[in-house]
Amino acid sequence: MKRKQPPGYDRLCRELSAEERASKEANGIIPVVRFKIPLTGRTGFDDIIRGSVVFENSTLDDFVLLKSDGYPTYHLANVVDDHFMAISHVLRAEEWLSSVPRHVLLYRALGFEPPQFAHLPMLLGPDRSKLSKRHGAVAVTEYRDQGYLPEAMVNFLALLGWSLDDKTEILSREELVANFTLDRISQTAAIFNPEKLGWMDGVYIRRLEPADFVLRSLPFLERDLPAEVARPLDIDYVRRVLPLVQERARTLSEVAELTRFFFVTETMNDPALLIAKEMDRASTLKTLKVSLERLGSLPAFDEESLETVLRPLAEELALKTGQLFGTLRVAVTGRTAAPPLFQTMAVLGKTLCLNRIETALTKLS
RNA sequence: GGCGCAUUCGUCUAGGGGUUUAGGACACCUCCCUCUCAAGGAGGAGAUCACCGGUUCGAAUCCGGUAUGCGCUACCA
Repeated sequence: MKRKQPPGYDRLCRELSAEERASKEANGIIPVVRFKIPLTGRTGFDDIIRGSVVFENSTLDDFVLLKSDGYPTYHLANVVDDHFMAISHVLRAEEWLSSVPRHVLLYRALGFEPPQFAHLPMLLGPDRSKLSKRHGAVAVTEYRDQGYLPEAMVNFLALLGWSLDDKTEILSREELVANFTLDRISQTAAIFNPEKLGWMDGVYIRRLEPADFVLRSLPFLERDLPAEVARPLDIDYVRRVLPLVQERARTLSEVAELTRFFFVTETMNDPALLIAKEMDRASTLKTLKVSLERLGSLPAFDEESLETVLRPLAEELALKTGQLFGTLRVAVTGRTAAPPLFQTMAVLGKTLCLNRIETALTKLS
């Protein structure tokens, strides 16, 4: 190729006589069996997706049918196997298009009726080249391990190169099989867009029954939560924690990170975060102290009671709710972004919350 | 190099001669909701339909060429 020579077999042994063949074999040459392509004419077929495709036979080389180890190549095996399995339609990626003439020539030579062919558009990496290992995941199992739901994966993949209409994005597997038709497959290769996959996975996660979400997330929590967290996890606690993050996760593997502070003991890493906008150390310390008192005397620690105490408290301290709740959020979770405060505190429980607020108080002063 | 396939917003796509000021989705931006983050709602920006020529009263839609991209060009699949 580099020397601008047409690559491929040079047909050196195409017309060997019986004696020549015998002599070569006597010299220990182990032969391969090739297909003798007609030197002239053309071979074409009707692709379901691309229409008529025609090749000049002269551009085809005498490809190998049987390797020197006696095993068939894909070309031979595929044709023979498909014929005996009575395959009616061959659907495969576009990268196979150029080998179809070899296959139809083989079908004919064998006296078989060629099947119908449909060459699907390929999946490309972000650099527009054939999806491969260097683009990240190629095997669907890798996506499963990364926390993508199979049903989201199926939906997403189906929409790469196929569409139902001009609007529908979310289709169940059942809707897919009921509506899928070859004639709506597009002819252009599609670049795999991980952003959209993430969005779609989030849609599917939100649609999960809460109990199912727990079931599906559990293995990821067991796998990804820090080692210091005791295993097996307390399933009842997990069941109360997870609903708070179901609509916030795009993949199941994000669940561990989103819920981490519910499980680990040490959460206050950056006390500076405690100081809310337009507040200082002194006012924050005061806020934490008063909150500690009020919360400590709270008989019930459920969402409603918490709200009933904390909302008026903001006003009493002349703070915006955002400032009070923000400070408490950091105190109790260690982070500025978390599920709604009252629900979070209710799940964490009174003891843990009070402890964490005390810790925050100590770390800040 | 040869052969083949393809070419509509950044990406996935609808649309297949007049209904198109080219529709939807992801991402992006703004606003609303709101204790943060999400989710949700309402808007916005984003495509001279690769280019050139032809057919036609009329072309994103049909035809040809060019360009570009991709694939194949193995005793791989």
